[in-house]
Amino acid sequence: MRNGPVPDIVVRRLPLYLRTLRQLQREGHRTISSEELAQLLGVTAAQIRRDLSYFGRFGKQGYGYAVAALIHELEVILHLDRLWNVALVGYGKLGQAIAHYGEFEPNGFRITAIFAKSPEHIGQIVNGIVVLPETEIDRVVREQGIRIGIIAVPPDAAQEVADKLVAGGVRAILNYAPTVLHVPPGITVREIDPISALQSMTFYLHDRHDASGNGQDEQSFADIMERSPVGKRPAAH
Amino acid sequence: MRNGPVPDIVVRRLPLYLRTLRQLQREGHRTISSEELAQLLGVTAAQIRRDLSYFGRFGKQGYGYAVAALIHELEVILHLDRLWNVALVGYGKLGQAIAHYGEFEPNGFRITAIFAKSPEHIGQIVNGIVVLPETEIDRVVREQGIRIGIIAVPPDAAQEVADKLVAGGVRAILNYAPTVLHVPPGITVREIDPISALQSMTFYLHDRHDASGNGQDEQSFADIMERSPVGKRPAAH
DNA sequence: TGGTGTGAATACTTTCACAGCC
DNA sequence: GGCTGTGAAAGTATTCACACCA
Repeated sequence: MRNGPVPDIVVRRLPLYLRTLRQLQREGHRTISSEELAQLLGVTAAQIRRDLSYFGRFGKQGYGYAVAALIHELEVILHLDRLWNVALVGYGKLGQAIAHYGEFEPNGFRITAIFAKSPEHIGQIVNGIVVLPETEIDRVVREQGIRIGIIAVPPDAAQEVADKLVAGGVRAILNYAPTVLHVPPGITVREIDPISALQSMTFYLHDRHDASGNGQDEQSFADIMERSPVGKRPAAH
Repeated sequence: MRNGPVPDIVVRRLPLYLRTLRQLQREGHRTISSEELAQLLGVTAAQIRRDLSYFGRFGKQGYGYAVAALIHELEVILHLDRLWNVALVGYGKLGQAIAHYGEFEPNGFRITAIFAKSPEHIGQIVNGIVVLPETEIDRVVREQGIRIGIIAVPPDAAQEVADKLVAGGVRAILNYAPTVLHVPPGITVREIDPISALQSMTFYLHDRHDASGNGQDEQSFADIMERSPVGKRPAAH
């Protein structure tokens, strides 16, 4: 068991382990080896063992990990053994989609406050809560003790919103705005940025202005059949 | 200028540089130093210089980088000097939100094919295109020469969809489904996973079952400093 | 026997620091 | 003087490989 701070890159992998373990549990698995889990996740078994070793010794030699027990350990480590209230700021198209996204609630997160700037949105009732003006962020976040904020406003408003959330006590921000947020130390930010994701993938695509045609050639049958786990490092082109 | 393959982690940062440079250009900047750009991005100047050095020598000593020229270089590197057609699979709530997200088109991506499974969605006309059944993926993707796919289907259907996209010629997949996709070598996958992002941030939050109260900070300065290796964190302001 | 946990080795990434050029 | 591009150093992360244990 390692001491010292846990690398953030390890922390970011834990939810993926948890997700896969829950899936295994639903399928009736009682136990799993690091090798089997690694196959499912497309990573190495050593990485899984090393990652888990930062937090304890959860496995049994010659046996593997007890699925239910490991799920519970991960939930405790990630503080997912409770429901987290979340503030959503921005109620345009994107904010509305987030507000109605059904996966937050079953995964430990409940949006309990929504803020908008536009008068047409303020006062609307969504999932039983009233959309409030952004001027109320500080007060409401503080009163509800909210620690997590989601930003879904235009990029030029995002920093101001982040400042208000932090002022109200938020310490974790999920940022859908295409802007780099500057926050004080101790505040965690994660970006959701599909545009950047797409723009980084096109690096690996050949630049074909001829976008028509049958597209058959470039992918061999052998390539298709030889499926491998998702690599972080796509093959050179 | 480095030779050999460019690290994927470098490629993933280029869109952020591009985004910030475009912003600077809109604000009228003609030139920028690595130090100024680094401040805006919350990274080090050395990292920016190193990253760019994989592709060429774009700066001028004692001067910095010409904004317009560097934008153009990055667009060429990332193959963004063209419009990419994209196939969207899944037209539930999430797929609909993606289909109507206004940021793809101005950033080089146009959804030109949409596929759904449910009969209630098939045949709908969205942005002038007809929603087709998923059985048509291979044929349509091939005919249009589409190289990029977006997956927005339930997790248990995602792998099957990925296989069909790849069979049709897709080589880059933006995956919104909470599943690890297994794809052949040479295919790039990026995940959009807000749940995992949230679940990794709660690691850094104290576990307070008492979610009410005034939200005043109960975390010590020492705790904040100790827990601070939090991923990609822009500098304090 | 089968599979963990972990030192040691390797691989990768970032940062330092400065020669060299505008 | 100011700032890039880049060797070299430092810092991180991953993988190997095996002692050890159920």
